[in-house]
Amino acid sequence: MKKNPSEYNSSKRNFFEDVYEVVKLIPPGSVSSYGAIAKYLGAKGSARMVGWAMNSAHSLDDVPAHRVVNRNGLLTGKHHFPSPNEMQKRLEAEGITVENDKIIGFDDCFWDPVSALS
DNA sequence: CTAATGACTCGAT
DNA sequence: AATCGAGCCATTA
Repeated sequence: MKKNPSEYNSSKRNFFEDVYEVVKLIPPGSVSSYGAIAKYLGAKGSARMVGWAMNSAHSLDDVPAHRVVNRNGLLTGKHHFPSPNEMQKRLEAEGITVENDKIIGFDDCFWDPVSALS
């Protein structure tokens, strides 16, 4: 029994589903920003909604939420993880350098769904 | 239905 | 450069 937030209700499922799909498409060693995903979804959601979706998504192993950070490269959602250390640890495991909760060379490993999937 | 909140972002001061 | 406010839209109470 999996508590997929998508399974609770059908209304929000569509929105979360889109967010999950984009996050899952983020290639290893790359990261994306909430605004970029929101932009890809278009009018469906704003950057905040993406963060909301991730809040429910962190329960899913299929959704690498650690690859999603704010546009500044800061690990804003690390406190929402089971352990804040785990988010940074996962990023470093993929070859991403993180220091002081910030991604080093964020612009270099930034992945834009609009440019990549467009 | 109204009000408040939230892993965000941008523009103005 | 740092700080503040408003916009964004869905979820919850």
